[in-house]
Amino acid sequence: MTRPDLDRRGMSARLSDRDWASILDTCSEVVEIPARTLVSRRDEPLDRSLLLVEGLMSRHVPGPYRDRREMVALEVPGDFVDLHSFPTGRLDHDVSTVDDCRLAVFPHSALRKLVHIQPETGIALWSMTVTDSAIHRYWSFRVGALPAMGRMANFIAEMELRLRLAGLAHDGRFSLPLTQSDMGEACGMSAVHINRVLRDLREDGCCSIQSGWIEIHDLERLHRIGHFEPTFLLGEQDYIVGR
Amino acid sequence: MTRPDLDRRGMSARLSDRDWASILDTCSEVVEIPARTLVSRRDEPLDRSLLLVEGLMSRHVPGPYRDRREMVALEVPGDFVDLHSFPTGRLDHDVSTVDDCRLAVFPHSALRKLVHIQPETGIALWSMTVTDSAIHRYWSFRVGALPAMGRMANFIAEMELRLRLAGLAHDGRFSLPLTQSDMGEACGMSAVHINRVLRDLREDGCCSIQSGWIEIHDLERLHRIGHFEPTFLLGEQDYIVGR
DNA sequence: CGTATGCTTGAATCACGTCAACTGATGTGG
DNA sequence: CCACATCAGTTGACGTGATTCAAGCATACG
Repeated sequence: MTRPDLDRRGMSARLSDRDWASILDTCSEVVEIPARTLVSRRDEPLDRSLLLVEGLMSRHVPGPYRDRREMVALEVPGDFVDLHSFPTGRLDHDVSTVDDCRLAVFPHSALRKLVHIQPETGIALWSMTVTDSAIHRYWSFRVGALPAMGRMANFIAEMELRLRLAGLAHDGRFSLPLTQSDMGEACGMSAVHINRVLRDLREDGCCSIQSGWIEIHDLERLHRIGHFEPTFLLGEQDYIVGR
Repeated sequence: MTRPDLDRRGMSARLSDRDWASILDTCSEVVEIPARTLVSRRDEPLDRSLLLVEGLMSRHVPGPYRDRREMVALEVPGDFVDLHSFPTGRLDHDVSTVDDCRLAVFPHSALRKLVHIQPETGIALWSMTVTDSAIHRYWSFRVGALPAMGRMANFIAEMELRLRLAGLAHDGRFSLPLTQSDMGEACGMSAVHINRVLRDLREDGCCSIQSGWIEIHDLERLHRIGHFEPTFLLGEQDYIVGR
């Protein structure tokens, strides 16, 4: 396959020109996957990793009861979805699409070759999985230390930041095709309570959601309620203020 | 410094002889740090990573209120404490000792040299940060999807497993010098409630804690209450059943 | 000794979850 | 084309699990 012509956005935008070009050379194909499809199952051996080009994906662990699962990550365009399966060849959780997705496929064998030839590019890839880890820590913090309203605000603030960095949020408006149950799984609370908190945030003049679109009216207040500090994701130098 | 003579236990036991030897060659010193000491502050540039040889360490993000912080990880001997700061040169959270610790220091410059010479060793190091990430996901799951008793049981089960793999738990007995407030920060609940749940677990004949020592009386039941599945940490093949 | 720190327990409160009913939108098959 | 099912959202009533406040103890320490 000739090198695909993919935008370098969001997380991948941190890669240097050289790293990005070399990585793209290892891409075997670009695939499209419909919404709500299970893409990888945990404990299955994996021999490729995916870069999300378009759409939204979730990572989750099956919960204690048949219906209850916990979302542990949400991926936006520019993210490597399961690059962490490269060093170990397996995954400890499931991966699904949320809406229709376009994905670039990178065989582990090709990545391994690349890492041997250009160890510096390997470190760049490594650092993407490290950022993924920082996001996990922030999810722990959110669910463990914040009350319902703060959790919701913090979650929305994170999505706004990441989608903005991926060029997909403008003036505090962005698409987020999650159901309230999805958000419940992500924030560790019931769908019903999500609904109420969303109403409170709307009545507070903070932000509003309708049919998968979020509009933020007061970003500063949203950050305050959610104790959101954008630097968890970025070096200070990258911190982009405001909208 | 000549290569220090350190045990390869727990997480580091997964490294091959060759990787382990090469990594040890990059060790600049071994230091001792007293209990309850802040070792690294978040957002500070870091030029070295640490391997925990002896003792217990915690990683936490300062919480919304002066007193409330959230613990995002707990490190046991054999763990690399902040290897994830190598690719990026910074940390998004604080690192502290819990009790007296012995730590091996690895300058990033030396690690970088090693990764260039032996990319395969780099991938081995990478995979240790990936396992760290898997633990984060499990913490998210615990706090987000389990009720108080399940959280506590799950947490204790994880500690038992990791300490056992590090050779520090025998017959379900091990030292865990955490206060109930510490456990509260780790499990996202109040210290008072930790106390009550601990009593319930004891009365259930599950496990008991006194003065920093945990004794598990019924591991299977503990796993059931905590919905604990040891495979989150390990490949199937490594799964060590029972005590 | 006295003071600090961690553990323990009770009582009051409240933030959430659960259950249930109703709505509107979308889709499907007879 | 309509009857019916399904699924997301919304809201109310109710119960409960967890927090908070408070007090009492034990132990370690200067």
